[in-house]
Amino acid sequence: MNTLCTSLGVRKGSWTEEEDFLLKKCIHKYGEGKWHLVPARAGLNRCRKSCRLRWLNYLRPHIKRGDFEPDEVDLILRLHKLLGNRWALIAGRLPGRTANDVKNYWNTHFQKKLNTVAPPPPPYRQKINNKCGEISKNEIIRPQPRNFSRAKKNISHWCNNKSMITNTLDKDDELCKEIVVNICDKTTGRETTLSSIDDDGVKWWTSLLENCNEIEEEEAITNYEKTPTTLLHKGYNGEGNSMEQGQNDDWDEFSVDIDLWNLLN
DNA sequence: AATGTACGCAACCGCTCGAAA
DNA sequence: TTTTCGAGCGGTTGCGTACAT
Repeated sequence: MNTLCTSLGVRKGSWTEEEDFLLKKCIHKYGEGKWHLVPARAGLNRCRKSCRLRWLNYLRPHIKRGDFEPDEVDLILRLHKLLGNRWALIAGRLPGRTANDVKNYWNTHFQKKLNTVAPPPPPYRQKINNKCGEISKNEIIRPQPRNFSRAKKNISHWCNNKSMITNTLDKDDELCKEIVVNICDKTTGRETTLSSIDDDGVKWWTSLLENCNEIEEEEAITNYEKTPTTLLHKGYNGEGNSMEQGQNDDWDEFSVDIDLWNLLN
């Protein structure tokens, strides 16, 4: 047993079955979130980060273990090409897989191969200078925090009243294309055109993907808090696959995932 | 059988971001 | 507007195990 402790007396190292049990019990009772309260609530002598990590990477229901399927590997490769080391985002597209799993898999199976070619700097930290240059290993589109600000909490309402009627993909340049989306307000009948490239040269749709995940997770977590056992059986794992389980129909018509898929193909 | 090495996974650390005060 | 704090993320480390010698 690992008995390493910090100066504050917080336990570190491998988790025991008893600790796992206490953490699970706590999450089932109070739901995910408020991690700073979890150690006290669960009666664990662990820091909140440790608790969060243990839950996300190991204890959460429906976490898929074992070898990655060939199609999962393919998706990882494609998404990594597009997003860089954004493991959380990549994992969000792989139901049941955690960011840590994906990262470990990548480091184990691909990192060494890449290093033999050229050691790339952390691509997601680099600014994209050219709007329409070819995307290379070092020119990764970094999703920017462009959320729907105040409207975020009412996003479902927004989605209910607006439908995306077209999205045009430029066939010439795969990754630097401008995506034009016409949004029609069902209530007024007014159409608004959004471009994928804004003033900063940032593709808003990439951050939109993040927003989708956040909202899915927020809603799922809220629901989870209300009826944990029901959702446990329904299969929510908080990893962005809640839609697969038939939840959150508001997003079914939202075609951003399709766009991403198109880009990857 | 014993020892050394490589590999994979779980966990920790430090940083950034965003929300709240 | 600034400061503080919690949450989340990616990089890195360390341990256990499998395999080779």
